[in-house]
Amino acid sequence: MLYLKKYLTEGLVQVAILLSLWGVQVQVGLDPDRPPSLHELLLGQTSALTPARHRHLWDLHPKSVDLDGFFTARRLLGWVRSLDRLQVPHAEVEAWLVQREPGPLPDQPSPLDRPADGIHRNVQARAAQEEDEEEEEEEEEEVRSVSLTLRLQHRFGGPGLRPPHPGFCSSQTSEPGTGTGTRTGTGTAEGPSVSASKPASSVLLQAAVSLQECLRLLEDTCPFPEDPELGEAGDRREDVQRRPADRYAPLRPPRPSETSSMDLELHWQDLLSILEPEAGGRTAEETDGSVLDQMSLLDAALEGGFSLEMEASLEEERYLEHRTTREDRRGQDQAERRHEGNVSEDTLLSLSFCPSSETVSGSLLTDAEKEADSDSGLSLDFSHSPASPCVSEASTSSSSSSSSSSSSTCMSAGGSPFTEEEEEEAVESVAGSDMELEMRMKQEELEEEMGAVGGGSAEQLFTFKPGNHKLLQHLPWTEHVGHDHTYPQPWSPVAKTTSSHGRAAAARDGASPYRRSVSESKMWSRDERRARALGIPFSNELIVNLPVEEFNDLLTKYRLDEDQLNLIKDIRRRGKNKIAAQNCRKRKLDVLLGLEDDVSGLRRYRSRLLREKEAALRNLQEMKLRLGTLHQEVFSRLRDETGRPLDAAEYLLHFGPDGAVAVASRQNQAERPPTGRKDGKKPRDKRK
DNA sequence: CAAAGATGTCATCAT
DNA sequence: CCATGATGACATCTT
Repeated sequence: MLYLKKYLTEGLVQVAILLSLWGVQVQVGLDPDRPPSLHELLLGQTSALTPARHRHLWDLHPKSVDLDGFFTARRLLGWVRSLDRLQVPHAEVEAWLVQREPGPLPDQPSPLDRPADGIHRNVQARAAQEEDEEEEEEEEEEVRSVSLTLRLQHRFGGPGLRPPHPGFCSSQTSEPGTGTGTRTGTGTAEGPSVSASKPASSVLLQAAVSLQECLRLLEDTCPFPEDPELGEAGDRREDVQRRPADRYAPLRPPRPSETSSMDLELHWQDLLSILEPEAGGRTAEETDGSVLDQMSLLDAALEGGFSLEMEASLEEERYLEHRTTREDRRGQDQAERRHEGNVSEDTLLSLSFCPSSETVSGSLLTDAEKEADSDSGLSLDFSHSPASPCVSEASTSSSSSSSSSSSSTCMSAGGSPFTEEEEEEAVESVAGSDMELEMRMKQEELEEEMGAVGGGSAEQLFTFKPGNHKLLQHLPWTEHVGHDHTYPQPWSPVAKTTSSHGRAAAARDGASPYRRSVSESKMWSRDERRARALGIPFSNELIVNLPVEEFNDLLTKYRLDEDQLNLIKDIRRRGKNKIAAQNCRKRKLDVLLGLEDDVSGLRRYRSRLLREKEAALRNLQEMKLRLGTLHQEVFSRLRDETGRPLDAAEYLLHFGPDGAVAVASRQNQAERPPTGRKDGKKPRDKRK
């Protein structure tokens, strides 16, 4: 038996060492039945004994400091070091805070309040608990992903929250499904608690309700065995035994902490700011979806370490993405404006509206984008901008008219409010001369000629058939001409072909009698009048809009003197410049609106960054506070050679790059640079 | 009739 | 060099 016992003991020790090297916590203690504290479960190695520690354990002078003090101090020193960096794992900080908070842990002394724990932990491997420890490891991985939910519950749970207890740290890693599943399990497990303890005066009541709905929904999806004792069971072994049957997420206690609540507050502010503008028009499902998305985002952020950084980068990403999207859209719009005649104004409109209508799907990013920049607003503003009356006309009439009619409507509305007959009357009354008739004859003649030549665009241009306005509207120049005060051209193909729509538009717009009362000669632009005066045989529209080859062909087909040629070129140049000016103004307005949009987006971004900065400062302040407290705790347990406590005002803690921790006096520290090796009044040099 | 906005025109530069 | 587009500045028109 002795022989076997020896081997067994050695084997256990070896297993423990191996596990320690592997990073698995080795739970040791004189009392194997004592349930490990939450602190131990979460902090793991702080209570584990690695071989190196064993050596120090053996090397410790029995008179120097008691073992408990040593271990506790070491743990505390480790925390000091970890607090020095801001990448303190959330779970550990929270665990520490949980332990520190006296309220929720009436029966669980904090690690600082349990000086006698460590000394009783001998090296006693527990091979039987190997599986449990593995599960605990995985469980710690889960802690982060679940912590958000816990914090949410902590926030909304109010007084109904149960105090955290180590017994809650049952491990359950066989959660089916993804992260949603994890939330599902947790939410379900915490469901009764949440529902039983409604927040008394929560400002975020609505969001809390939606969260509860979400949790309830999840609970319905995955029914869990209700266990009211989970909150305070504290019997970890019982939990472990129940685990195989319980295939769902671990039941964990809320771990309230100031850090978590502040983090949550920050994230919740963002969440609300995102949800707020659309809360009215969104369904509960969408809201819940956003909440879930936000939660997943927060989970990811928590896993990333420092959540604020993540948040800021995310926001920046959103903003940049928005800008890219909008610029792409702008570029697309311009490209369409330039190239096609195939896209009607309505199509353009639908393209502009498309992003906003497609992004109602509750995605966080798209929501943020919508909220952050109101990109659709840009399109709307743009479409309703005064510089694009054609588009706005199309948008207002698109519900009742086809795309072709809307496009032609805006043409005619700006072009001429007269009907075909009225136009002819006007022509006759204004010109009233044989010259006009002659010119029209020539126009028709030219039209036939061009048709015979076979020029495609010219054929379309010169065709007076009413149905051909569909072809005309696709010509590039027709897209931009919303107003035409100086080129009414009553006989022009465009005016004729769109006259019927023009009448409708005129009727709808009130068909200002101004035009009729004005002298008819005003209907003619200066160039028109000049052209007529010089007897130019084709319309200004033709002069302006013909491609250069056809235009040159046209000029060669007529005998034109110098003045006529110059005037024709001037007309063409002015006409093109007019269109260019319209496009230019349109673009300018577009840019202006885009810049306004950018400004508002940047303002929002700035305010968010300021909020995050404030939160980070609060965080930092709190960490400093905790560090100070911890510092005091550490020094309260340190003793010099004579057994007297060290004065924190007199000594400093040194953290070497190799993990060594030492105590140095402040005087010596002041005398020599910090990089210097500590010496002099060095009561004790503790190394790991 | 004045003011403001819309639109046209010119000059100039760039492509 | 020419045609054309872009754009600022000014003129003219419209409301």
